[in-house]
Amino acid sequence: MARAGKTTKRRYWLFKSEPDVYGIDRFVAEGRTFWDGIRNYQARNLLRDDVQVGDGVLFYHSNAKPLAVVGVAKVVRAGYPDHTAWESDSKYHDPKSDPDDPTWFMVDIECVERFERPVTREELMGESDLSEMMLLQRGSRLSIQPVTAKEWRRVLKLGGSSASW
DNA sequence: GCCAACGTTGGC
DNA sequence: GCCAACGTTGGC
Repeated sequence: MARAGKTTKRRYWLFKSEPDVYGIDRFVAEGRTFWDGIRNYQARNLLRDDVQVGDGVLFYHSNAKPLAVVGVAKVVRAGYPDHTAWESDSKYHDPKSDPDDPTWFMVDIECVERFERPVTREELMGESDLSEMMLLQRGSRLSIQPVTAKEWRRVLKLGGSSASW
């Protein structure tokens, strides 16, 4: 169907979170959250420019036992300024971020499901189909990562996902 | 707790 | 603009 404006294909992402800071339990309980505290320019660029409403998100526990993708979320609000940069009591406080030209951005995501069974990093590494996955590359530290459609489907399948996408 | 791999900062 | 020092991330 022809429409004014561009239609963007849905993309997929992986967001890392340390469960001690913000884990899947809290996400499930709250249902929705804003993804604040990203203080890396590469990740910022993705949040500001590329992550769109309707995109799918793999929720990954980093610095955890076990390391695993633990659930699925969807983006419900695209990039907007991360206001925690201007909160002096926030651990993400960054007074250098100019309110008229914000340095840091965040998005809102909504919980879709927690996997029946976490898909562990070990399990991911055993999947030859996923050997190219950014998460599994040596030295990969980016906390907001693109995921291909093929990787997305594979991980959801491993997690026993019932989500319809 | 270790340390590899980055990213940032700041002197020059 | 270079680069050494330092800080952080995050798997192991």
